[in-house]
Amino acid sequence: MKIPKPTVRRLGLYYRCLARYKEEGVNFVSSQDIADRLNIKPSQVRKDLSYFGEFGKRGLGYNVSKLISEIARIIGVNKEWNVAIIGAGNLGSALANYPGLAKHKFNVVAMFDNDRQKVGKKIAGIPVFHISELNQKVKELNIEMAVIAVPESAAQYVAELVEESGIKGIVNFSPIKLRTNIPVEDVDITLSFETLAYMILKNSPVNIQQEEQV
Amino acid sequence: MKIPKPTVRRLGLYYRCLARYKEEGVNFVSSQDIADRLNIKPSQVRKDLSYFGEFGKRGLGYNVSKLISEIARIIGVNKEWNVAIIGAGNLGSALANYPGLAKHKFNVVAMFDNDRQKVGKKIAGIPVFHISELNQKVKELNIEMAVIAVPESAAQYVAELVEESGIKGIVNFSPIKLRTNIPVEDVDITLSFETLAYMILKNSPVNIQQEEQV
DNA sequence: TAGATTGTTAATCGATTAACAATC
DNA sequence: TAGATTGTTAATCGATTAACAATC
Repeated sequence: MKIPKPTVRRLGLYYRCLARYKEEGVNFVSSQDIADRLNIKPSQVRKDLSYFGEFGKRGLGYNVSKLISEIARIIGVNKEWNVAIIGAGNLGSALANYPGLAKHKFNVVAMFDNDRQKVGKKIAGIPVFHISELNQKVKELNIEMAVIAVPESAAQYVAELVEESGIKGIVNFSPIKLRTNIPVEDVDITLSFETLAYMILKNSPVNIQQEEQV
Repeated sequence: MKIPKPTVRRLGLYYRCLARYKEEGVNFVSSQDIADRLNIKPSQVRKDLSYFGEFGKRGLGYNVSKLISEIARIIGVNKEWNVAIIGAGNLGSALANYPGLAKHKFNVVAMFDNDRQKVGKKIAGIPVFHISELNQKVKELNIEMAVIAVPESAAQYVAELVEESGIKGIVNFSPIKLRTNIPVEDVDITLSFETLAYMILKNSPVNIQQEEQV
């Protein structure tokens, strides 16, 4: 069955939402409960879950602990992932320093750069290797995901190296569309700022963009 | 007229794509040219642009420079934006150090935290103020956007402070859905890793999740 | 049993794409 | 004029939501 992309993303939201309920000592929740916290419709929650099985009890709702472990299995949160960051510049270093990743079992085990100055150093305790060592280290350290945090001009080339190395997926922070045969998730920070800028302008009373006014 | 959200986001992509064409010395491009680089359909490009006006010439395509400035006007890239980062922890500091923002005229002019240890210091040259000074500094420095980079537990409260301060929009890096009356753009890094994890698992030959197999 | 809530179908909504007349 | 490409309409596709029978 074809799973909608937004459903997969929401699964992650459900997971966190349920984790919070668990912390609060709640044992059973309804689709309505979850939907309220996430500002969506309860039928959306039920529909999303129904792609993967029947996890609830009619009249009762969902067992929080059980649903957490089901979702964890589905989105692969019950396993640890070894991650390489390609590009030891500002953004790459920032991600290496970001504890949110390790917290969710995405372990950054290596960084790669083509700058010999950086190779051999450590950033946030993570060793920086030369990009030519990629293939070897991927096998040695069992790396499954790559973060691409290199300049736009190098991104496509790096993506090809990553794919050849046997890495299985990419989180792409560069602002271009990568052409690969492995899954890519784009995180485009600047684009988010630009989208916000548009929304602010659209909201503002003095508005030159006549066309969009309702 | 109602503009689809994905259209607004693609406008930013068009802008960058056109900037590249301009650098390459290209004066006219067709919707096909743009679509090819972004891996989308040419009719999508034309449809998106048509929400805002008629920018092309039949038989010829679009004048690159002209279209760049039209899109810049629409998405507010032709103006500078003053930005505050709330939360001077790992993520906040990383964003302060990230030159990609200033490059796109999003100027981080202040950071805020509730930790008195951090207040008065500078991070990447940007002064850190106590959160209680928010209202005053927003006026003083003409801040229009806030980045929320505080822990989940504080995010909703901070969002309310931000809204009251007169800031017009939020880029939210915390993993919760904020309830505000101003526009919010969510950047959920962990969710992107989780979505990638799902896609890798789905692709892999040994797959316990029978339901999703085609 | 009565009340609650699921899982699922069908209806609706929104976004993408194909097709083509208009026109440079 | 002939060829190319736009702007726009209509068709298609995909995702969300409402509704409700099933059932705890």
